[in-house]
Amino acid sequence: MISNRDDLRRQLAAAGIKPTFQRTIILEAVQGRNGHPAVRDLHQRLVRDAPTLSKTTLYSTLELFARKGLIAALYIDPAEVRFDGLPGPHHHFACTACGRILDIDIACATGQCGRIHGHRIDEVHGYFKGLCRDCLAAGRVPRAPSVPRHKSPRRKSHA
Amino acid sequence: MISNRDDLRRQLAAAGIKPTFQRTIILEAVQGRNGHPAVRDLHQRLVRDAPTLSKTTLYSTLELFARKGLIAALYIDPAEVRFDGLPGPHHHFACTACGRILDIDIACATGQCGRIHGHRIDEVHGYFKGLCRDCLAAGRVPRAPSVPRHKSPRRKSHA
DNA sequence: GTATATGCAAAGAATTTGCACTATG
DNA sequence: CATAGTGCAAATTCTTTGCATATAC
Repeated sequence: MISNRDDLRRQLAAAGIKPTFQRTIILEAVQGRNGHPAVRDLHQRLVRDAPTLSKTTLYSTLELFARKGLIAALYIDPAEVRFDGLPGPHHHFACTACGRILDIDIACATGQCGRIHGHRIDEVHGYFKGLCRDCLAAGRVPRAPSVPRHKSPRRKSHA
Repeated sequence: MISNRDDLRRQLAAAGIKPTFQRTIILEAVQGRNGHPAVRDLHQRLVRDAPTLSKTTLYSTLELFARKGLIAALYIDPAEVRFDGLPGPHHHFACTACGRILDIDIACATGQCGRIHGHRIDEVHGYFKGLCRDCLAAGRVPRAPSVPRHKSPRRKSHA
C-alpha cells in the first residue's frame, strides 16, 4: 500500500498512457497481489470506487495495458481472461480444486533461447495444473475433472 | 492413411468408448496431422462424411475423448479451443503471423518433478509465441500485436 | 475547442443445455 | 424395450462494436 496513486500515475505516464482516474485504479487493482483477476472480478471490486466504471472501459484499458507491457493476459482459465501484474517472466500454477492461479517463480530454461527449430520465440508461456499445497493439506479434490472448456469469442483474436 | 477405421474403433473400445461412426471419424480427424483443429474446423471438415454431424456431438465427443486421455485440449488460441491428437507430452509454438500452432518436441524439464513449492503437479502446459520459420523466411509480420483476447463462455469451466 | 476517454446498449460468437429422436443390443 | 448416442434449437455469457457523452489539455 506504500505505492500510492501518484506512483501509479507515474507508471502510466512513463508508459505513454494518459493517467486518468479509471486507469489508475485499474492498474492498482491488477498490480495488487489479489490473485489473477478476470474482468468480472475487477469490475465487481472497482465499482465500489468508481460506480460508473463500465466493462467496456475495463476491456479497452486492460488491452491497452497489455499492449504497453504493463500487465499480461493469461489464457489459463478457458472461461475467461485473467490478468497478471507481472514483475517479470514467471510461470503459473492452476489449482483444480480451489480454482486459484498462483505465481510460480521459475522460468523454463528451454524458453530462454531466442530460437527453436528455426522459429523465433517472442514469448514463453508455461503453467502447471494440479492440487495446490493448501488443497492437498485440506484433502480437497479437483472440482471438474481436468476436462477443458472454453468460452465464446469474437472474430479478431489471433494473438 | 494406413491406420484405417478398424484401428480407430479398436482404440475407442480400448478406452471404454462405444465406437460409433461419428466418434470414429472425429478421432480420425483429430489424430490426422492436420494441425490442431478447432471445433469449427472439425465440423467443416467432417460434414462432408457425415452431413448431419452436429457441433453438439463434436463438443460432447471431444470432451469425452479429452476425459479419457485420447486427445488433449489446447487453450492457446484465446478465441477457441484447439485439439491435439497427442502422442505424448510436448510443447507448442503459436505463430503470430500465420496463426498456425505447431508441435514442439520438447518437454520442460522443470515440470517433470511431481511437486513444486508443495503443490502437486498433474499437468504441464507450455507454449511459445513468435514467428515461425516459414513466416520469418517469407518476411511476414505478426497480425494482431501480441495482445490477447478471449471469447465468451459459460458457468462451469474450472479445469 | 479538439482529441481522447468513458460508458451504455446492442451485437457477435463459442460453448452449453434441454429435450426429442434414433440406434443398438 | 431400455439404454446410450445424436442433433436441433434455444439459452448463456464473455467480448466487441457503435455511437453519444464527458473529460482533458
